[in-house]
Amino acid sequence: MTRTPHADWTDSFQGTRALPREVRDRLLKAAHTRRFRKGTEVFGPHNIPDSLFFLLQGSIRVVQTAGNGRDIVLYRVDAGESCVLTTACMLAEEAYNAEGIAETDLTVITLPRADFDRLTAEEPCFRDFVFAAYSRRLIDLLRVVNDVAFARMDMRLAERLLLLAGRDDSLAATHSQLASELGTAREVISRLLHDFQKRGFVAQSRGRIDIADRAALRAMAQAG
Amino acid sequence: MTRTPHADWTDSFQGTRALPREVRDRLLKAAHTRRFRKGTEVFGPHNIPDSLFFLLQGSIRVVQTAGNGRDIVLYRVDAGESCVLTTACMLAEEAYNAEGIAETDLTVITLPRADFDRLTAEEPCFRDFVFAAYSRRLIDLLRVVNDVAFARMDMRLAERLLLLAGRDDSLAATHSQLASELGTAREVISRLLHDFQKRGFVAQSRGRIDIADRAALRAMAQAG
DNA sequence: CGGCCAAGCGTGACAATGTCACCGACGCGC
DNA sequence: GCGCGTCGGTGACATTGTCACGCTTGGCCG
Repeated sequence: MTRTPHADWTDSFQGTRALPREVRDRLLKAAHTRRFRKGTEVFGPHNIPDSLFFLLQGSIRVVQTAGNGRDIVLYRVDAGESCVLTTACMLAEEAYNAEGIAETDLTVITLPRADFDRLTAEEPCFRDFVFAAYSRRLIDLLRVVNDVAFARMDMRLAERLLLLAGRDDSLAATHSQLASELGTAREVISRLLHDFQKRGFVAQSRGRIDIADRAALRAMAQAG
Repeated sequence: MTRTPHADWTDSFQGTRALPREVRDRLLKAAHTRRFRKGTEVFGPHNIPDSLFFLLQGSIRVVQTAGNGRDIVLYRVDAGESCVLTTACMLAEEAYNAEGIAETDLTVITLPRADFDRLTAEEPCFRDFVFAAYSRRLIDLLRVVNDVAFARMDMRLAERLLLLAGRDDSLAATHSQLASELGTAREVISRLLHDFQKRGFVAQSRGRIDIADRAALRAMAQAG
């Protein structure tokens, strides 16, 4: 609980923790700390960082934005993970329209590209870390494709409510925000939540959902 | 047009073409050639190869399979590309349900994992090749998510017909297969094709679609 | 040849989801 | 209190998914 919790941030990451002391010291010199306020765009089509991001504190919501104003959340980057989509898009010059938004205030370690290259070349365990990060995102996206293409909306909503609530019995979210999570329209969420409420699974107030029957939601998330 | 067109396969790939001669010779020793017949499963949940695949000839269709028997095509791996999803899934031990199917007879170069690791460590241009391959797949998947979540089915079908037809005016595909391409049900394809036919965009016969009005399909693929 | 059978396709009825238009309720600043 | 923007509710309709069924085609086999 020090004033500078990232004094040695290399302790916080799988891929850097196991590195030899001298390499870690080199990293500490090369990297910079950067902060983002909640709600800020961390990266986007018009804002591609030239460094690799290590997320020390907070979480980033990665969303895909459609032409007509609809969104869908692809995945979240949590503390201790790195954000590879940005590096992906640094390499592939293709068009894409995903953006990362600070879901909380963030503390980020940025490692310049040259140092990143050097590290991947020299340190096998760091390389594994990077590949594992890519793999996790690929698999996250496979899951999104599967859900969007094949899963019922009530099931997806139930699952997402539980996820967003975490251990709490209540979560702050408007119907619009939930629609953005799942890539659907607000009206659909309103109708489903109305139904959940009638069945006693949740209670609603303006901008807030209370989980009333966690077991029932879990059952719905499993089976549809 | 030799009998052994892959005598030096390192010429066929971005990531290996630029390597020094001695590295390429080492690769030629380490790698093996493998063939798959059209329709064979190249990889899948129960069949994870322990090598990196370089696709020399043919193309692989990567599909995601849902529980209830429905499919969706995620992307295709063409000659000159490598198939990173398999390596992704070697690393991340998570469950996934994508599989690669030989769309034609294949000639594949397989590079054992140890040699792959060594190469990524030592050769920057190979490393770039691998990262670029990951990036391309990530972006392919972003496109799939976008289409499935937000695009109209008639638009997606028109686009896919043009893609599958290539330069030909005709393609061999059943309604079921087209449904698998787009992750929808056969009936939906049947209805849409019936409509396309009534409007004079295509003509149908059993297992075959003829493109009658390419411009109209293109227009539909653009705007919906 | 004739009959059987599986694959391919057509179709109607209904359910789930997306779209559009509109409205009321609530919270906030003036 | 009043105006105003965000949030949520609702009905009508379009699109897409699901289910059940039946017809046709082409191949295979007696």
